[in-house]
Amino acid sequence: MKKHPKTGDNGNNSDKRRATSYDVATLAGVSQSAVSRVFQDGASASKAMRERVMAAADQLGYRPNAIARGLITQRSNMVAVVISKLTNLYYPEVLVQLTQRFSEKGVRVLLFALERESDTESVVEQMLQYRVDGILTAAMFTPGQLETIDNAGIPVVFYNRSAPGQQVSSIRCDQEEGERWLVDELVNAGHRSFGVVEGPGDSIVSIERRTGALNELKSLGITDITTVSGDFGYETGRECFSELVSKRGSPPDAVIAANDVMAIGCIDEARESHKLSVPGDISIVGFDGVGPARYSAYALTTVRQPVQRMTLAAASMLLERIENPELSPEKRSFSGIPVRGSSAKLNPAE
Amino acid sequence: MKKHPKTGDNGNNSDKRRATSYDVATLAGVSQSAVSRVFQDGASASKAMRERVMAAADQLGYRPNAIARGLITQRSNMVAVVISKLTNLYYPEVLVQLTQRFSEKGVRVLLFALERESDTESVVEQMLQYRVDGILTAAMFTPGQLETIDNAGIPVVFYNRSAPGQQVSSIRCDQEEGERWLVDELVNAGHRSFGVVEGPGDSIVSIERRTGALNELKSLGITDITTVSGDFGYETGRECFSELVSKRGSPPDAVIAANDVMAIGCIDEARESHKLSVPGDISIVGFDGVGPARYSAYALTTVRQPVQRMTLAAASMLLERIENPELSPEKRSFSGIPVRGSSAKLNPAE
DNA sequence: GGCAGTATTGCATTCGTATGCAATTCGGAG
DNA sequence: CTCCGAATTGCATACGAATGCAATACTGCC
Repeated sequence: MKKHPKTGDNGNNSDKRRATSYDVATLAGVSQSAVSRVFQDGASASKAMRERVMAAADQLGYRPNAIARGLITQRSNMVAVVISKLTNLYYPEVLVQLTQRFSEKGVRVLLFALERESDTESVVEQMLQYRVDGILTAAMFTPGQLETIDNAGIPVVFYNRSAPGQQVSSIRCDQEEGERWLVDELVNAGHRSFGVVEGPGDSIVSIERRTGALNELKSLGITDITTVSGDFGYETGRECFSELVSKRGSPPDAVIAANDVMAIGCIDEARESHKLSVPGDISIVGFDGVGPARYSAYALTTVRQPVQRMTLAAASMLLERIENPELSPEKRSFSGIPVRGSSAKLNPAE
Repeated sequence: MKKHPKTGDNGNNSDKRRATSYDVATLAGVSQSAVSRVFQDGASASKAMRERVMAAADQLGYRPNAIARGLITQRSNMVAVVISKLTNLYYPEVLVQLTQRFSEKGVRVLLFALERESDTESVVEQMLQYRVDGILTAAMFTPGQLETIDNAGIPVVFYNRSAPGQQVSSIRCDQEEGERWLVDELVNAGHRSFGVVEGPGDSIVSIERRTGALNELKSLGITDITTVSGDFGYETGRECFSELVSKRGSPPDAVIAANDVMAIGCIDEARESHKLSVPGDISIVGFDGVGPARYSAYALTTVRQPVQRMTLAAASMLLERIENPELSPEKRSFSGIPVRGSSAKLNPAE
């Protein structure tokens, strides 16, 4: 009894049902296993076989079904990439680069975009159902979610964040170090009163940057510090600056914004609404090194994240762990690249 | 003879092998079909059954395998989204929004990122192998590729582009109309000599914008036009402006850039390298309405794409065609939203 | 030509879920 | 209590490819 008596009128290559390896096998007069082997890397197949099969495959427009392959091999060759919405101008580059890196390795990217960084409920469920081989996330997971993922044996790499109290792999830019540099430069240039514009409360990146800045300021004996908070966006950057001024009664010597976009907002607000010159009357610095930071109207003093190296490392780290699940967690921290723009009065050189 | 004698020590829920519907069935003392039915929407299952199965499923940490489901139902519940690298500041928003829209409908996004818009070779292969249910693309496909996709019965929706001479569905912003508005405003304000900064040659969007602008200029009897081309990036925006000036010997009355980012580059170059006032000495306009266009240092006059509505429409259009593959192609064109900024001298009102 | 050893090939089974069909149970009406 | 139709459940098979094992075809060497 034939198990697969499906092919209707073969020879014609554009038909509703997609050709399967059985169809190809039948047309080529070989077994299905042979077809399967021809379409694999390390499989043994003679040159003659290869040619016969390929000819038949072309004729039928056959291509292996990755879904079926994933089922039998227990490998989907897909990784989940999780991003959150707020991380506006910065992540696009990251995402495109990541996707290309994975692509080169024959791995597809299943994208999940969160409205807020804390919306991870259903995402975890989806990732597990699709049996992704690994997870690269720019959002936090709860300990419970992490345990679930870990039980499923799926490696996870955190991007610019980590899991509190958990042993996990991560790639990050050293935010504290970057803030330290910024603060040092500003203080060395004689600034004594500071405004700190932080980002959203559920963003670790924002928290690290704020903490880094405040700690360094404190350790340098600076006490005149005013803090306000925004959402990483341009508009709130502007609002934050005005809030800062009204809270203090006057502008501080310098403003440390949690990211470049808010720093730009601060600059615009300072210039437009408060008639201040930047950096003549006030110094303003950011963080990230996004595109607009270079625009000459701002020429932001900032710390640039080494995106290229970070994405490359993140992809490698995840792929490694997919190949070898026993690898213990690893944290790689990259130093940011100091960028002296003209948005802050700094010491001439060091 | 038992077909699936796999479960080792059940009762314990954290074990290497993922629980399957058989495991759940065994533990709950029901058939595998029952488990399958409980985890579906329109399936018939009694309340008692539902509860037993769910209890067992929780205990084992079971979740349906989307890969296996995809194999049997011939539906991967995944769509491919294709973007290209160059489309820098603009697409990130699009991408996040799209992903969220699809998510709401229970559809996952498989992301493909192209280095250049013409790198579509392997992408098509990948998409077909993964049996995506639909394709949303912000890159062009060749006629051959389109035919292949069509033969596979996969619906395609083009985003801001179309396939030459092919009947396909698309969502676009009416670039010509937008350029017409920009040109009209500029000419009405008395500008007579123009610089046109176009984008990369393999980008349809760029071509449409250039053509739109040139046609309108011509129809208004303007002949003093100089054209240069960049790559949609800030740096080339700056270079283009200087090239424009040196080509003409003097700055034109107005510059029409193919996108906001290049317009910003032009403004910076005009101000910094040529000591020109914008819009005092020269008017510069862009296209897209990206974030930085709003920054008050630029306050770009531009045409904003209605991203929200476009992504919503694109997602719906694709999902519709997945449900009903017989639907004939449809093209939806959205008008851009004119934004009068301060980067151009325009008529006071109309 | 004969033989050992290796490279190819085919057979049969497997991955985890969905579903048509038949068997069974359930509910209510008479 | 009995009987009928509807709802629920189980059985068996299918989806499309990969792979261990056994059978077969080659290869080179004596």
